[in-house]
Amino acid sequence: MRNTKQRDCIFDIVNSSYNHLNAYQIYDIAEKVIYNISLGTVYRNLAWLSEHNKVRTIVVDGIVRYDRNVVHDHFICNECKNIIDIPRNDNSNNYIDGNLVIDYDVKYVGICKKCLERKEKNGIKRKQD
Amino acid sequence: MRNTKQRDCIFDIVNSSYNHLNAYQIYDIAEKVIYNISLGTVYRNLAWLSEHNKVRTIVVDGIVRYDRNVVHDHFICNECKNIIDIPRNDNSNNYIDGNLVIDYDVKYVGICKKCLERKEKNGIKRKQD
DNA sequence: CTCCTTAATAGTAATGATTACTAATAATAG
DNA sequence: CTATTATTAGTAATCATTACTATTAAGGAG
Repeated sequence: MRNTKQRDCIFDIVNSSYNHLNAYQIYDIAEKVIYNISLGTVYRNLAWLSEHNKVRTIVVDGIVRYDRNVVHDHFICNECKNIIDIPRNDNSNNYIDGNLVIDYDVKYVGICKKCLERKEKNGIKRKQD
Repeated sequence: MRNTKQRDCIFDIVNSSYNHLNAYQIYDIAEKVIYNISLGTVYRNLAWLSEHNKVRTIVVDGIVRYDRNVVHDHFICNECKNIIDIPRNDNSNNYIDGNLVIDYDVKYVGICKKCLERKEKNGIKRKQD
């Protein structure tokens, strides 16, 4: 394994962002730093960083998003589609049904605080079936 | 909304399978019943069934898999890549950090029972970094 | 039952995220 | 400094999914 400025740059972008960026968004930012960086390089390094537990991933609507490597869960709002970080209470590795749990991730789905407040203000409206 | 034999067929396949089938696998089975069913029809109906909470989805390695609509979580084995159903303890809807939780899903990752036993038998070997 | 409206379908083309390929570049060991 | 080869840039290919369109058929009205 060799150190490259490309990998450092990609890691720094993921590690310093709180916005759950997807590969292309990371590429867009990396381009500002390394003008001719390749999209393939971004994908390759994101895969490497993910495999080596340097970054975490979350999949929303079939698109992989990358996240700094701090254990936490996610709340996805059905209304505004925002992803909100949820701190994790316990992080004990354990067995479940005899299977060794190395890691787990929780994805909550619902309506976020802001959207709840907005609905409150406007009077709650429900979509018709 | 109209009832079609295609939608019924697709629903039956998902609802009677324990194998977390992806869209193409469902298409393969559906073809045996309705010889000229279209892949697009399978996708369209899976989306509809999912939106209307008739089936559940789980994403593994970027591919959507479909599951009968019984609340449970999933364990994904890093070794054999099998998906194992994990019954859920509590299913209380609630608020978390002020956000209304409508549903959540837990994806455990680790080494499954069978693979643990196999490793035990062969002597535990770890991949080198 | 028959006709009509139109939702849903089959078949195919297009899209978009991701991966594969290849010649050129650059990180590191000697 | 030089040689080796991992990594890259650029581009083409893949593959899951979605969009499009002419045709079919569900189901309500007469």
